[in-house]
Amino acid sequence: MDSSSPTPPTDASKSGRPKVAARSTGNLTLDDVSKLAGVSPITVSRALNHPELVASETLAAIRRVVTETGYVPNLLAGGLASNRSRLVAAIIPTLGNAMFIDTMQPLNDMLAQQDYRLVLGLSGFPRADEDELLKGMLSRRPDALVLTGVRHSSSTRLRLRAARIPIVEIWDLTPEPLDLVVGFSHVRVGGAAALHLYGKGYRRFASVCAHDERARVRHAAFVNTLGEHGINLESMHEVQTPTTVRMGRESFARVFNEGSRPEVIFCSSDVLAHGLLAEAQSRGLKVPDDVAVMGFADLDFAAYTFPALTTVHVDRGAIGRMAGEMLLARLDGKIIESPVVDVGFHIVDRASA
Amino acid sequence: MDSSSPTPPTDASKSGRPKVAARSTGNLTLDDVSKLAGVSPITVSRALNHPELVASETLAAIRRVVTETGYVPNLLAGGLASNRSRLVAAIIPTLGNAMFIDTMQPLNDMLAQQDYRLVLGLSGFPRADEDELLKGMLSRRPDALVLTGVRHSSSTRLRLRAARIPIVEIWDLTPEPLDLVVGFSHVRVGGAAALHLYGKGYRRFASVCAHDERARVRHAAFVNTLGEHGINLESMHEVQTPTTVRMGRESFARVFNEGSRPEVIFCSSDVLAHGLLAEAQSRGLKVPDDVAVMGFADLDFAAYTFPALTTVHVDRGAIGRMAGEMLLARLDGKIIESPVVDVGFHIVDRASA
DNA sequence: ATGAAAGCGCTAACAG
DNA sequence: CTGTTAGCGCTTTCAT
Repeated sequence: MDSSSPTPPTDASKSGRPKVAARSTGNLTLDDVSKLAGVSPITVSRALNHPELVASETLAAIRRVVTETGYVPNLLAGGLASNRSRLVAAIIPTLGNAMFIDTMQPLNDMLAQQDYRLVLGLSGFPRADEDELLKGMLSRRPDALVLTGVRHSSSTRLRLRAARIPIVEIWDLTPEPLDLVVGFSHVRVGGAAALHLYGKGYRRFASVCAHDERARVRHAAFVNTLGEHGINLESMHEVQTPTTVRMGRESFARVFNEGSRPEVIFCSSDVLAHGLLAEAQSRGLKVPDDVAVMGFADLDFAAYTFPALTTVHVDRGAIGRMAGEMLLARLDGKIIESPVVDVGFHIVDRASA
Repeated sequence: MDSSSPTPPTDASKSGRPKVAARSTGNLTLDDVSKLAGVSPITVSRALNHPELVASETLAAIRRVVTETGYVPNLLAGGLASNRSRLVAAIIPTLGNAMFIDTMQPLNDMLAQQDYRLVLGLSGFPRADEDELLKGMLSRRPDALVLTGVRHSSSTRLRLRAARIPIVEIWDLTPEPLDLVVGFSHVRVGGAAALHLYGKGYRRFASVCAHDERARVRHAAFVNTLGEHGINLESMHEVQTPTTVRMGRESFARVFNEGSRPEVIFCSSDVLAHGLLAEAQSRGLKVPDDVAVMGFADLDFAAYTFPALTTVHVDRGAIGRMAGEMLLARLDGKIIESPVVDVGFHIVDRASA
């Protein structure tokens, strides 16, 4: 016992004084700031989060201390206490695909304006256990979720429902939304592409499709629609993701080297299409006269390199903005009248323009 | 006082029983699991985080409960208690640039394997207050930081030092590293590019440079090196970021429409270079005979579209992997012998190959 | 406009 | 191998 203490011995039989040393993080805490400012911790908290509730003098004093000390609030603690993390988790297949990036950038920007931070989870293309990834994200207690696609395992759906937070599924549509949806119909894209090309008079078709869920849906619809007109593809190739221009060139070579001579080749992305066009050109073929190519997404680099490329325009930025808008509204407690948004698409055929 | 209590009155003068209702989150807690499994909470915690310390029977029982209930741990709470968030914050300029993406993907994958999650912070290109962004990220208490570039304001440097966590600066080199560095010298890239082109006999130069810190360093070095050989650029243009192929085309037009007839145009990225090549081609010019173009990064789509493109190869994936490796080592308490890694670069000139 | 008390859900430290 | 205790840093509720 520390008998040097000037205070009389207190009731030491009560379960006791700290046996455990405090594990300080070395970081400044809100308590430190409050002492320096001569107010209680809760007042500092208010100064930071609801400055309008604090007298301007107090506010100024606190802000001075915060600036001078370089205090940075601990949002792990804040989130735990308030049950709001100000985190939005987004699960996308990969960073290697400009399409998803183009959606995430505006989403990120909108959320950031309201002090929400976007955390990306990359599922990998053959969806490496979406459920595990989701669990990992949920353990961070995000305030909302963004999911790519509308197909989820039953355990994933359970987990999502249990999370009881706003969810937006993007890049697809579904009759059974979990909550919010912003996308378009890949079935209709495939059908529309087939009809467009058929309408231009093409009768000999080939396709190159990425190993990707939505790409396959588009291609299946493409094949079906052609089938309704009594046409079968002359050649079909599937390539790994993420796709590259190089793979596009190789695919073209494969189609031609196997002897197929399609009038038009339908690709699951502009990246592939661009590669096919580059290869066609280097073989001295004329596009679209000798062979036409159709892509998907209407990416800048393809459109500005080979204007003869026919493609499907999708407003990827709009998907991100709509998703962000709806999420923020939900997080703000607002009611959303139409939780399912079809952003649509349209076919761009600059060759015939 | 609650006199209906069957227990004898306790020392009610002590500060008192709970006046505040518990604010349950609705989520299952570790406590719930521990009760269902008939063990103490800490045992559940161990079963989840250090299974080797738990008897296999107990472990099995706990795991059964976890699976059946769909329990998801709360990492906000865990992080607060353990002072480890398992978060790595990375600040990059934008998602719109394939170069940074190519670095982030492998970094993300490496970290994910060790259960660290990458949180991206987008600084925007004219670096919209790096300090604010950093503060926002630090408030999440990441276990490590990844920064793009080596130039930081003094307040930012202070904050970084105060954070006392591993930091890796990427995409550049510096004589004054904060901690770890993985990059290459943009000054040397600019110089090497100039010498390479000069060595091929070119004497009339133009440049198109993105409004970007590192791009400008490369160009300044390019200009300086040419200057040492008594050469001034005939034409210089700067374009906004993120750069697009379209902007490349427009830049080419601008150079030629102003009357300049350079033999070679040095661009700050392959995206721009690609655009220039597309425009040159559509004007019927021969590359590299009528006009040569040099890019930067060696992106797939450019290399496989216009093989005549001279460029600077940078192993972007290696930057991400090295950064991830070093960070993980640091987080694992290991000593790192050489904290500054120069991944280098080399000039690729497929035209003359 | 400010404060006191309690506790969010978890893990570190120590004890057995 | 398992449990007890305390507390991470913040915000909530209620009181003044």
